[in-house]
Amino acid sequence: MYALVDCNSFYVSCERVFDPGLRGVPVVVLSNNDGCVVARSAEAKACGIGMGAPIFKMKEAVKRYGVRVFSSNYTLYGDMSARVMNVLGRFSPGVEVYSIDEAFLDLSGMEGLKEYGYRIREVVGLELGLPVCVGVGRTKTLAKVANRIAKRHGRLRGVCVIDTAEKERRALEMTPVDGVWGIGGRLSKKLGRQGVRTALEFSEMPSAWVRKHMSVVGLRTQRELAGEACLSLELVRPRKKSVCVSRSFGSDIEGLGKLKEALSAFVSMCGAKVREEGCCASTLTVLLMTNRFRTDIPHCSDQLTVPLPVPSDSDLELAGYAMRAAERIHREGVRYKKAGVIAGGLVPKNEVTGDLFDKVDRERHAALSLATDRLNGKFGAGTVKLGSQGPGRGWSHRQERLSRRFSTRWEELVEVGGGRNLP
DNA sequence: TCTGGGGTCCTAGGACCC
DNA sequence: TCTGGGGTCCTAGGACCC
Repeated sequence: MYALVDCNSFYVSCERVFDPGLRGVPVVVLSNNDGCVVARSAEAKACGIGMGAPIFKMKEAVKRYGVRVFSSNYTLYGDMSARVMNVLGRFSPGVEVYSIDEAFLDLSGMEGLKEYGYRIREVVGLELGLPVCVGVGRTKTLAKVANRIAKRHGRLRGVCVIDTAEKERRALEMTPVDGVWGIGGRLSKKLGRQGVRTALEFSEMPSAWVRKHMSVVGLRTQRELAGEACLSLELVRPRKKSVCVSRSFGSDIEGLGKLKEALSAFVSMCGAKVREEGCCASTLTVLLMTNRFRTDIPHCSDQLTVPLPVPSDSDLELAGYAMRAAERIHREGVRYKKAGVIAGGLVPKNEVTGDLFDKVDRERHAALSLATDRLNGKFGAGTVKLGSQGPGRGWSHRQERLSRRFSTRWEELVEVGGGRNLP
């Protein structure tokens, strides 16, 4: 059996741990750039604030209900996530960290699963102050179904165990097909046209149809719902195949010069990620996009992937390729809203095949990267940067309602008895 | 005025190879 | 007249996840 442990409204719950005044009131956390709502407390849901809603469209509800609004504080959430995973590790020898707020646990051979689920909830609650729900099933996909039910039905008190054929059938019956892990908006629409509404109906579809219209991925989902485990726990995080840095700009950017400054900044953040993976990139992709929500200007979304002659993890070298790619795809007079770089084809640094005619002095580049990473690590990101980044941050994004890094910075700790905790 | 960011996998089609 | 078959690699696009 598998358990899926998932934190409730994770980002909101993290904020609440350090500011009890947020309990019982509507709270939302915004995406990067303070754009959309990515986490909502139950109270905020009740105020009609939708998942993914642009916050500027929610102004009225925010004002009327006194919704507390926060920027994403990834330093805080990342640290709290690590603590949760640490606790979960005590409950099973097999834990797959699936996302920042979810983990699958291997509970095979165990008895008393419901009580165990309650125990997990209790311990995470006591030690970290975070509410979680636990779903248990024969496969990962069924555990997901169970978790969804645990979240929605208060009388279950956060734990749902699907351990008989009858319970499986009932669970699938009460789960809409778009609530199934692996079936998103497009596929559920397609299924809807076939008259399929629930997970149960999906599980009863002819597998030939599923294979043809939903590929092997859909077929796997169907089998998982039937109790056939097709997905196993991934106990070690697989090496990343690509890393990406992309941002929307505070305001549109026109002109190659400014665009290059932004891309230089992105490429050096991306290079840092590549080095963190202990890898080198074999390809570099640059993407440029206009605002897809505007109807008054023509949309464009261009990207170019350039293969590197020798895989590299040097900001300097990657930036060179990014600049040339940008020159090739940039269109004069277009106002860009978003840009990004992707370092692809990552290979471990010690497996890189060199080039006999390589002109790059890789030792010097490596020394430079090491020095800049150390300086930026010690004195803060951006202390040392590429000249091509320019002086400004014209691409800079909004982050106006950021809470403190309560759990990772001495100078930002909560003070008890002081008056300094609330901004 | 203001609409996120970072990943994965699969498929189809083209280029190329022997 | 008759013009193969089997494979790899790459990329773009589409779907999904959180």
